[in-house]
Amino acid sequence: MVRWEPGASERLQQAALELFATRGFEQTTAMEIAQSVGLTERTFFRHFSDKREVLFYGQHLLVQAFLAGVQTAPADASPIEIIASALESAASFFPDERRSYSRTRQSVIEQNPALQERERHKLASLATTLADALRARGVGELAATLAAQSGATVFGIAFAQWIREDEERSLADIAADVLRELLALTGKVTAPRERGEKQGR
Amino acid sequence: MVRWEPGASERLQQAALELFATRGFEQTTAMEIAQSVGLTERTFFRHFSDKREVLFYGQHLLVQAFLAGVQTAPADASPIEIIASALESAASFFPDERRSYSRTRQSVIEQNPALQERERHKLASLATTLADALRARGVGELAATLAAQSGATVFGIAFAQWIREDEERSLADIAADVLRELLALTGKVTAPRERGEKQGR
DNA sequence: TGGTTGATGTCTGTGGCTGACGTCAGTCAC
DNA sequence: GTGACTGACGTCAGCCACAGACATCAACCA
Repeated sequence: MVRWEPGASERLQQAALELFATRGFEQTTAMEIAQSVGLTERTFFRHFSDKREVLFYGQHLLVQAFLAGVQTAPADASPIEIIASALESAASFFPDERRSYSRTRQSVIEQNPALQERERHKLASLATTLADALRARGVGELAATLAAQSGATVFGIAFAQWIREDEERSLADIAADVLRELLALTGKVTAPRERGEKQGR
Repeated sequence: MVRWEPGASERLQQAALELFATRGFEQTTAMEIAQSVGLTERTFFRHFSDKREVLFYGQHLLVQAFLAGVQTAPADASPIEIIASALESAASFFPDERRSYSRTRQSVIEQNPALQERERHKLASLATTLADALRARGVGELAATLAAQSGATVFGIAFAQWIREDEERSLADIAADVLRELLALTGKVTAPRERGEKQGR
């Protein structure tokens, strides 16, 4: 006989998503979520720093997938090539079976500004972590930040597309397309005409 | 004789920044801010949707500066050139006189995750607005999103640099440098090796 | 056997935020 | 000029997110 059912975090997370999806995020109190799995509100906040966080449980796994992609890129890869590798690795984190789950989760997030805010924050801190990993590989300060941010942007756009109702391509394919579009967009402009080119290098 | 002192929002904003800077964000209650300018807590929340928002009062002016830059770009400008124009316009929104104020404000934000979250959200919604403006100019769906996001990223990085203690260049100069670096970064890679794909060159 | 640990419950707040309603100067219609 | 109206504010009451302090009790361990 056990004292508590194991996996409190997972149960809370699942119950929260279900309640959010049916009643809405604001209409669901933390106490309701906790009680629905036989726990107290206090315990809910022991597992999640705030009410929104319950929807972002497991985010660190995605970050690790990105980092793994950074590590496995060849040693002579350019920053963009490293990002491409990271994107490919991260995309494998979302197989097609997960698309349905991701859709309901995303519909909850889309209906609440506070949740969108948290999601963007997560994407931004992902970019920060990614930038650190690039610097650890010797990429320059500014280049690392820019490449990491671009990678996060591409991922965000690709993920949003992957979630769409009529979309059937894999996340990896979409991400590759988006990255290609980004390169095409910025590649066209060879030398931007700055005002008089007076910048001290 | 007037019934109330005018400019309630501005007074609240100024008082809030001062209190946040001295006591810290979480250690300052909305009621304290309101009372310090002779108003009630209820009135504070009539002016600002939440406590954090008081630090982002006037953000729409920055958005308008961006949009103005989009409008004034030549009709045949590429997406990136439009973004460059928007960045230039936005940079003029932060003359050097404002740097000191921006620094204290930023130090408050940096010391509180909730405020960073809100700031990222603002930057992200700026990107969304920017993307809409690009689409209105006929830029394609995906290209508009990517270019706008890149523009917001460049602005964010440039602003962070502009704020640094030892930095003396203008925001416009810094932004131009960062944009150039982004183009150099993505421009180098001519044809990313996708799985069996051939990037049109 | 008895002490320690770790996840949980209980109790008790504080503060962000909201709805409903009252107040009162200025404004505009008539 | 009078009365209705508006807009910015105050007052009151309440919900809920979130946190500190302390108790509980199975499991594990010396």
